[in-house]
Amino acid sequence: MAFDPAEILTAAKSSRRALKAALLGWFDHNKRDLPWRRTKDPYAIWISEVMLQQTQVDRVIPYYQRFLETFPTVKALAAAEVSDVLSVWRGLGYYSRARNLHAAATELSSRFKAKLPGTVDELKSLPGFGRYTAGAVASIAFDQEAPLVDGNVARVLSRLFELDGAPGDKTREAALWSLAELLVQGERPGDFNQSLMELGATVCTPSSPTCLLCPVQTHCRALAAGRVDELPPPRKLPPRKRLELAVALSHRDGNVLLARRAEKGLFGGLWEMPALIVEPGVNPYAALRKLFGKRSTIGPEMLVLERTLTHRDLVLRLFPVALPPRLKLPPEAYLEWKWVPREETKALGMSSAMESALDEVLPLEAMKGRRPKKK
DNA sequence: TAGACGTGGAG
DNA sequence: TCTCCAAGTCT
Repeated sequence: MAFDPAEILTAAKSSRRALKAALLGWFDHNKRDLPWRRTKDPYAIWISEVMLQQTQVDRVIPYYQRFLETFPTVKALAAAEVSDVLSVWRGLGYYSRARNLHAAATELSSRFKAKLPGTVDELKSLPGFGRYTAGAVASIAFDQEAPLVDGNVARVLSRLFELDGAPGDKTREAALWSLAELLVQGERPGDFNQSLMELGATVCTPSSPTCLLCPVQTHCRALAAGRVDELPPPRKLPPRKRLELAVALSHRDGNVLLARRAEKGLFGGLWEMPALIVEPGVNPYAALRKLFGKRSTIGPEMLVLERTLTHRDLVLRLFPVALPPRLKLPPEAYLEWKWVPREETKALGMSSAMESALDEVLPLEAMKGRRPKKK
């Protein structure tokens, strides 16, 4: 083993007081003024914590404000359709977060009188609440001495205590949570947790940390050992897989044919131009013909759009498709089908990739002056 | 348990 | 261009 958890825990116990005082003092004077730090409303704090998962602060802020305006309470969120929640979430990514938010709001209404419960165990029983989010809401909104470990905390603690091991290493994870648990005990647990995250986000950054400005530099074992740059080691990501889709652009009278994806999996619950996976070696024409039937007319490929996701290389190949009148759209392929006026597509939950494709082949500008006819 | 699950910005 | 993300959760 590259490190001794028991020894680290003992060391943490002896320096706990000074470490916490330094971090809290630093936090009080250096914390960023963020919208979710201006409220004690557990609901608002919950929303912010979910949005911030794997997402940068700058991107979250406008979404956070719009979300709370649209769904100001648990009740309002529970009363909404999940498609409306996805519409507000549009472009933020990891859409299961939005679906779980809605599902949890429903459960909160039935099980907890539409209020967030104040304990980690109760919170963890709700969809979308893992160990981190439960700890965050319990400590920040309810002043519970609940630990939390996110990417920031893991990095800060790894350096402070010279904790070896790669992200995902079980021994390392256990040691991190033990440390967090030990350190959070005492006054202002929410602020303390936030101080660790804030330090990681602004000072103890992954690359080029500003150790000279660090309030706990004298406690930092990695700094003393000259190992700040090598802790924690970068995690290795699996290679991306290629996902190629044949996408049908079908429009008439200013309306675009859209369909809503099944709730699970990639882009779950989102609207899109009807699309099919093109397996290697398969002719996209044949795939689209199979979906829409022999009487449809498929034109030449009009656009190839590539997007890189964390785990996939996404390729969208667009084809114009003319459908015969009164064609029955295959109900098994999607949750629902709809002809949507072009200028109303922005109000639907849609992935950024699909939105880009739609903008390319059917710019809003070109639709000006056309009167959409409702069918 | 490792892989699925988005996005646009930073270096 | 290209890599690597950023306050994780679910299966």
